[in-house]
Amino acid sequence: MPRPPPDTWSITELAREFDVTTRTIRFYEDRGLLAPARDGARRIYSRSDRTRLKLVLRGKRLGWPLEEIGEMIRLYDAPGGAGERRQLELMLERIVRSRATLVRQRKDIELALGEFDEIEARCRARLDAGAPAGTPSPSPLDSPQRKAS
Amino acid sequence: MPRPPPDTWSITELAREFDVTTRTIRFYEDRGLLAPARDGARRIYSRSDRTRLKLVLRGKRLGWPLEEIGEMIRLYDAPGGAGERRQLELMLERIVRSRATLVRQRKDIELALGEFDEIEARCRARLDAGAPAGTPSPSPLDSPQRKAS
DNA sequence: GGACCTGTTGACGTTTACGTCAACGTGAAC
DNA sequence: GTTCACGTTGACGTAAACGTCAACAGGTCC
Repeated sequence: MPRPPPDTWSITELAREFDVTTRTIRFYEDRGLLAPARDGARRIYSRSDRTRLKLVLRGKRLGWPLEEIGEMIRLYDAPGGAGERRQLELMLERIVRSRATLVRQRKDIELALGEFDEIEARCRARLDAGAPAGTPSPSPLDSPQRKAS
Repeated sequence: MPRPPPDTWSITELAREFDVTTRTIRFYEDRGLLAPARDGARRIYSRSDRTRLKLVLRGKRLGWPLEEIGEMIRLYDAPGGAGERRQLELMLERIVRSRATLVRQRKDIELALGEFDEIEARCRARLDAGAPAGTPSPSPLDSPQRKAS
């Protein structure tokens, strides 16, 4: 029988699991992104701490600064407590803006993927042609019209 | 009649168009991402220089370091000249890896967008309920199972 | 009762991606 | 002929996100 997954973790366990250094995890705590419990001086990470770390790393993969990641996480974490009407409306505004950024990024990715397909096709064409080493083709950067944004 | 778009630009024109500083554009040149022509000392940007700058800024929006952006652009620019067989194969490898990164990022975006939808729904629910200021709901971070990566 | 592993805080160093002057050149405008 | 916008190079400063020590503490293995 496979034993059930643990529900608390040490800092090195998390570091290994997500391939970051312990220094990095402590740094995130210092910037207010994590707040693990303590056993004496040692940090004990709960399931929700672990989830927060995952969210942080996802934000990083999307290129967000830690500050912004913190705001996002607080967005995701808060709606229980800070339920003032004005607060909720502010939150919705933030979501609209953040969503626009994400959609923009997604579009950038689609464009880049399309260009990778082009490059690959040209590479394969040249390989299939035997790649005679020295038959230049024009750079795609010089095309007169492009719709890339 | 609308006059045709220009086919060369000054550094300030590009800076204004793309909302960056001239310092930034010169810095990109310093890192080898741009190589505009010169009129004496002044930089003259061609259509392909402008396209390169657009590619750089897109890379930035995706969170890539400038070094990596440089490699990507060279990927996109090179396949005409450097047509050695071995080079082409290396290029294909690079494309595979870069594509994987992009796909991963896209997945991260989809996940984040989904969570934004959740947050928005909870916000609206609370607003519709009159937002009585002080009826806490549980934090989603504490849910026992999550498939978020 | 050392050796060793894991953990802590604190201080300092480093890289990236620019910002911010300073000092100067140059062509058009008045 | 000087003012002004626009441009140049070069040096220095800086914020973010860690890396890299150093010095120390608490278990535990033998």
